[in-house]
Amino acid sequence: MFHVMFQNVFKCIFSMKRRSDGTVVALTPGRQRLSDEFFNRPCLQVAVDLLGKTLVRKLEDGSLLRCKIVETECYLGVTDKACHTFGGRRTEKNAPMYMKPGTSYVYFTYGMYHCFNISSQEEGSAVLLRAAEPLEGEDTMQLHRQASQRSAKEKSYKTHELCNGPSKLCMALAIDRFTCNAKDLTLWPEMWFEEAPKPEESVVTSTRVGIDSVEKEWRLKPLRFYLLGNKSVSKRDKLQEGAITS
DNA sequence: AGACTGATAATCT
DNA sequence: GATTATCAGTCTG
Repeated sequence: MFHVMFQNVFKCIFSMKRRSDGTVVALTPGRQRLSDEFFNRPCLQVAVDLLGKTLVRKLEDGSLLRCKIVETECYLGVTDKACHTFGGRRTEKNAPMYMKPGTSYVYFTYGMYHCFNISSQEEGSAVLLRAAEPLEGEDTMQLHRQASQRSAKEKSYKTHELCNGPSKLCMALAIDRFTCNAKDLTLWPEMWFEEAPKPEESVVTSTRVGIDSVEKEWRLKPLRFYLLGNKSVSKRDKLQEGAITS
């Protein structure tokens, strides 16, 4: 009785997490890590509810990068024609999309870039993280972005330019398929999501980006979500924003 | 602000 | 051999 009470208080204050092997992972004090219950829900709910939450990345030197998620997209799984798992397709690359809700799916695209997703409840489904607002470790994010530049001149980015796109977010947070793919983000010590106050901004619903070759029915589905007015959003939809009243 | 284009290589067919 | 859930630069108005 008292043991359980103590354990719960302790867990709340220090956000302790017990792994399957019995060891305990200590996180930043006072912040609640998003767990299985959060990710084991329909893709749509996970995508919308991730807006405003904090993404935390722990680097090799122990330092933390933090950002507020401001834009997400749903990939609904085997029924979704724009999804890598459409029709039940299974390859070595898309395997993490079939794994436990809360598993990272980081893949390489356009010969240069990465995209970062997290699996959700439906078979083969995942939420693509498209944009975030830097909260902590901005200088390091700047260095990461500059290190990924191919032009000779060193350009510096404004705060809202550091993570305003799916591959920019990966560069800024040092997320790649070699180090971050197929990880259980409810337990992995090097990256996780944290609870945060409900965002001030309204949620805008729009169409997904970069899926031009998909047939219209699926290309035009309202499966992208972002926070109205936030400077770190990658692509705004004036038409949809005009329909928002609050 | 929006349209267009080149870069670049893993992955799949 | 074709495709790609992108980015950064350039051009146009």
